[in-house]
Amino acid sequence: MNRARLIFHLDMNSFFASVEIAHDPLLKGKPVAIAGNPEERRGIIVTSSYEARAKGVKTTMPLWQAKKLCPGLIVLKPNGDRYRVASKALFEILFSYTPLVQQVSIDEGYLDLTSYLKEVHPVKLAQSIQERILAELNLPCSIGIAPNKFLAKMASDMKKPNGITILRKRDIATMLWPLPIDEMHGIGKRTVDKWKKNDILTIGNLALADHEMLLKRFGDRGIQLKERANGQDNRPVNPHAYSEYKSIGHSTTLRADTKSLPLIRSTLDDLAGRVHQRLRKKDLFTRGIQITIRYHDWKMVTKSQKVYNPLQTKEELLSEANRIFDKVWNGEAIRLLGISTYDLLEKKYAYKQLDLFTYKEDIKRNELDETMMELRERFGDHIVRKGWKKQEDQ
DNA sequence: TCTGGGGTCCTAGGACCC
DNA sequence: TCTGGGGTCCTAGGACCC
Repeated sequence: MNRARLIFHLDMNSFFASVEIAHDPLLKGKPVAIAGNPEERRGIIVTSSYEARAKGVKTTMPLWQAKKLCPGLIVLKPNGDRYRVASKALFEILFSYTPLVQQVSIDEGYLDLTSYLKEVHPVKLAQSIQERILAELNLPCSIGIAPNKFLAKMASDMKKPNGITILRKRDIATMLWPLPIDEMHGIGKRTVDKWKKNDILTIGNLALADHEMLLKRFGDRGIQLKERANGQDNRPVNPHAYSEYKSIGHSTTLRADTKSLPLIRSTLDDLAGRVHQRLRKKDLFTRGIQITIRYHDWKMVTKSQKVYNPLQTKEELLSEANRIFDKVWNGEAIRLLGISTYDLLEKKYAYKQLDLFTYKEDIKRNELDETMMELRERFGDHIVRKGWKKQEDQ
């Protein structure tokens, strides 16, 4: 039997812009946008203040377009460190209410406050959290209050900035169902048309849609979204989810499309360095690596590969990256390069594996790597895997 | 003057194993 | 001879979110 829960979703309002305004009060009330350097082809709007939004400035809009819409726009470069500091302070405040805080991004999180249910009115609690964040950090936020994560998320979106919205099960038909289908969390612009073609124009249409039709046209995901639209969502608030990385990577758009191998190599070198630094900081090794190439025409290809010896040094990372890159590049001009790692392993476990490996084989790891690489080239992955299993069994 | 960078999750097909 | 079906692992691509 499921007990009623009290879930908050807290969303900072135009977070980066708000942090900048908190740092420089002269910006208050002005159209402010955070954007990269257009010379480096990073000139898109990351976020903007409500004054800028009122003029039509939107996230991901090219900077030149934003300036045209809003000639007085004050444009600031992103200051990652500053945002991380503010984020840390924010979550410290949230954790002072409950250990059940799940961070989902730098400026957004869920709280399970079920234990407060009998003691204090949820809206009063939300007000006190909101006021504290404003008083201590000078930052605005919106809070959604609901019996589960999905409804809380939808609720926090309903009033911005500085909103508090309560969305109970009995409010679903009046508050949630009239919303257009594209406002449904989980439905993006790539599939909106497909939903509309199936006569699902609102969240209410989805909630009442035919089960068989959904399953046939949208698969399990369609069924899951229907359940959500009916206010059903039993996902727990997981405080550990955010720190458990499934992948760590970096990518960069080049200043200009390029076919220059030296430039490509040095970019990969740089990316491998940055990825390695983050892995090292978290004491992680990796057993999977992926290369991303976006070509001049925006076409994107990825190639990934598992390695049987966890990678630990930058050099190992880089040589794998180069090897995979050489296999996948078609020679056309490249716009973006990325290196990502996955299947991450905590150092202490990685050492165990390595010990086993070197002990059994008594060869230097590099030599082994080369042997494995050669075998893989000649016979494919499965042969190498077989060989590796055999050695383990002995 | 088009269109960043950090992620998660899902699907589908092939290889392989039992 | 002729060829099932369930399950896992791996890879590529794509949708989605902030």
